[in-house]
Amino acid sequence: MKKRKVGSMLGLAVLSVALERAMHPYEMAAVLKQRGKDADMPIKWGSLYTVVANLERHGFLEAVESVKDGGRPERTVYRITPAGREEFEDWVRELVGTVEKEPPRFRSGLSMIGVLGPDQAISLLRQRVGQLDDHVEAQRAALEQLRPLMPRLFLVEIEYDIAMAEAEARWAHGFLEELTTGALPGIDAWRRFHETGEFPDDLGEFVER
Amino acid sequence: MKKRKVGSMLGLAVLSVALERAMHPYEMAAVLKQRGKDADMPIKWGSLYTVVANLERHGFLEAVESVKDGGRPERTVYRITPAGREEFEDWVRELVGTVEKEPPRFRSGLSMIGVLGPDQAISLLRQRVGQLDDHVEAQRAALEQLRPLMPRLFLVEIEYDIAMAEAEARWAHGFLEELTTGALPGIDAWRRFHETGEFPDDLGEFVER
DNA sequence: TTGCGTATACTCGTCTGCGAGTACTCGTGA
DNA sequence: TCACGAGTACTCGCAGACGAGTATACGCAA
Repeated sequence: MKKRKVGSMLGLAVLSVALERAMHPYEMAAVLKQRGKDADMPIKWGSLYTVVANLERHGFLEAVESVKDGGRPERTVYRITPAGREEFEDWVRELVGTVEKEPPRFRSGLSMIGVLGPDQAISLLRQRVGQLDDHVEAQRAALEQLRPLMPRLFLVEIEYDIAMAEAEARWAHGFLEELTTGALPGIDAWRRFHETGEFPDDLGEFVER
Repeated sequence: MKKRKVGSMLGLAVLSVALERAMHPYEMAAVLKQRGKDADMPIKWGSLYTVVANLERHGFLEAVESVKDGGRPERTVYRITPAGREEFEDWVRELVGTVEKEPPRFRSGLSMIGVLGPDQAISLLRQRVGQLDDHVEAQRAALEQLRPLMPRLFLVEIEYDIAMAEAEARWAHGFLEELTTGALPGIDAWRRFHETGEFPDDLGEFVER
């Protein structure tokens, strides 16, 4: 798997709007924002121009010459090239067809949840479940509102989002259950460890792999 | 939400091993690798030293003076500071307690799946489901193998991982079902659009927000 | 003993991402 | 009419991430 010449998700977003028609960078950002893409990904102005420049450098975009319209600082309009189109499609193919290697940050957090005491873990997990529920509710509302306005195909990502958030909430809820009922074995040792800092030391076995 | 002074996940990993005992950077990498953390996150040697230096700069690590042992290039051993310990715990609290804003890359791919034809979409999704199934199987095997060796608490992240991969596979499978049976409305228009490049244009309505 | 592959332990330079700043312009209300 | 705030369209420079390179030492085989 060779790595992409551009790399940042903003690059993908730029290609996706450039696909429709030629634009200047600021306009791309405006379109993206107006489509609500900035909800997930607040536009980073610094990156925008770097990314566009890089896309041009690699032949994915080309300048259609800059227009000096009114007194505005001169805008350079970019158009997507055939190579850019190919890159875009290939990128989408990769995103859809292969599962990413780096784990979600929450997973990393979980793997270190031991350092917090069980009580703190419980309250944080509750907090997370609350956020997930809110998110699901909001997305569901958005979905209902958008459904009559555009084809299903353009809404699958929201459906996916909802499904995943629900799954995570369910899992977290189950784990929470184990913690609050004390069903998780070793929870006393955990609490003791966290309060005293003493390691139960029946854990010399740090077998690897 | 103020941003972390260090930011990269490698920083978190470094703090987590420094918590156990003082080490020099290369040793940290070795420990991480030996614990299998590098499966998710192949050690980037360039980043390691930058990150350690930054952690030191912000007072999260301190050098315990460098040792010239044998003829080896002199190794600087670092120890975690109280501030570093606090930063680490706070970081874990954040990771566990708040859901991340930036969506998984697959979600971005889904939102642009329209550019691929339905047939390509189907085969890519199948491929993804295959990968997910393999992943689940592998993780499940690892889990069984690890279970007798260490407490449940240190394995929850694997359980989470499995649950999420299963959920995603289930969702993708459902979507695939709709695609292959033609149950998804507008699939003909989609295919036509992809083959001819003609936009069905009963879609002038690009209402926003 | 000499050669060579592998492990150790970094260093360096590049490239990218991004926040913060800049400068100009237009519309609106006082 | 003119001040002001919001929108437009970038520029600049830093700092973080990373790959690739470097240099030494050790084990082991021939």
